[in-house]
Amino acid sequence: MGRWEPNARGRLVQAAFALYGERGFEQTTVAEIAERAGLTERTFFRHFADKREVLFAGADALRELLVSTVAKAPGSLAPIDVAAAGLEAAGALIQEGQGLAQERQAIITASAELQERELIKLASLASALAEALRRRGVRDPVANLTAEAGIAVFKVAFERWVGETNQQDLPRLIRESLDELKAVTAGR
Amino acid sequence: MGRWEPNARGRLVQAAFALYGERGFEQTTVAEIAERAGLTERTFFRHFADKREVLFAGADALRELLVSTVAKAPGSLAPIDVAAAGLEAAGALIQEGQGLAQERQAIITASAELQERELIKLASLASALAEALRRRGVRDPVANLTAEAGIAVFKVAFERWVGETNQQDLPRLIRESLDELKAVTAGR
DNA sequence: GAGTCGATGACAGTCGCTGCCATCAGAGTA
DNA sequence: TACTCTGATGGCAGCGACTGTCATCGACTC
Repeated sequence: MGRWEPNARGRLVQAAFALYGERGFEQTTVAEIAERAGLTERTFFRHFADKREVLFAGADALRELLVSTVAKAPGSLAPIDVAAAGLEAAGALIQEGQGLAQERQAIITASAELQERELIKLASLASALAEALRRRGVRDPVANLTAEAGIAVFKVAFERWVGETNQQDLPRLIRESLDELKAVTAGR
Repeated sequence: MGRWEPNARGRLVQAAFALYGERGFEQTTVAEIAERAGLTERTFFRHFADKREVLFAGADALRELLVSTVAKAPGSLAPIDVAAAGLEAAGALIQEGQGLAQERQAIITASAELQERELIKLASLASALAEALRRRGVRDPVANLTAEAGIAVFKVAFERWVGETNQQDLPRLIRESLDELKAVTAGR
């Protein structure tokens, strides 16, 4: 395999998914990923900051979609419903990547180290969501609380969604979970 | 310094706090911590699973208090208020360790790696809280949602509390944040 | 005093990750 | 065609986190 094969980054992602899936994240070395992709370890670290990041390449797109959806939401909506609209859009995007989300989540669930990375990505989503709400004029601490509560709803809904055999609609699960949160915070 | 000096673990914690505070987490090596504590690197890893864990030694006590408080709460309370009672107790415990929480948080805030660890500790708190609620007969997904929302409230309140110069009462901040969440989820 | 046990030291080794410099493919330029 | 320039990659040395293994030492028991 020559030096100039196209899509080095994509090959690395594919190799990493395959190896992490086969023998687990901890049992896979970066050198092995690079070898399967026909590259060297050094090149892996030029494309990804660390061994985990290769699994979270799509996080930026998710955040951008969330933020832009919040920005475009009707001005009449309450903050929590604006957040919900953004999260439903994000959920729809995840749902498009058929099967990938499930495979990814199985890998992550098997590794505490990867769960840490996922949690900080979710926290980053929360802070982007809070910032987007502030740009709509929502003040703190309401913006922060709304964002955190929104992400909590998202987490619960996503967890349910990946756990299902015959997949339901993720955006709908998000909406339903939000309704349940509303009931819960109303004291049942 | 001989081999059998008492409280090796405590000396390691103290040395780590000092060095992390002085020059930052990433700029401190485990060998330096061990040396300051009069021990070797190998011994550090016998007391703590990794370089970060030394900052989270108290997490277990916090979880136990949270769980036991939830278990003891009056049966008449709604799930969200049971959760709040547990979190307020945890907040009170944090408040007791005067000053330590602030120093700790300053160190954590300066390091992405440490933030990841803190988030997974909070997630562990959330799952313990959900489990404690289930033991009271609360069903899923209500138990999960309540726990996640509770932790979200805790995060927001704690963040406010550490940021303040003249400290307010943390349990009260938690209660206030929960009231704000209730307003937010009611659509303002 | 001999034996036992738990905590520590010493050392080698793996792996994640970085800095540095050489190398090579392709595109432009004359 | 020959030259240069640029960006992506390879190769290598090195640091630091973490682990496995065995030796050592202190305290305690009998």
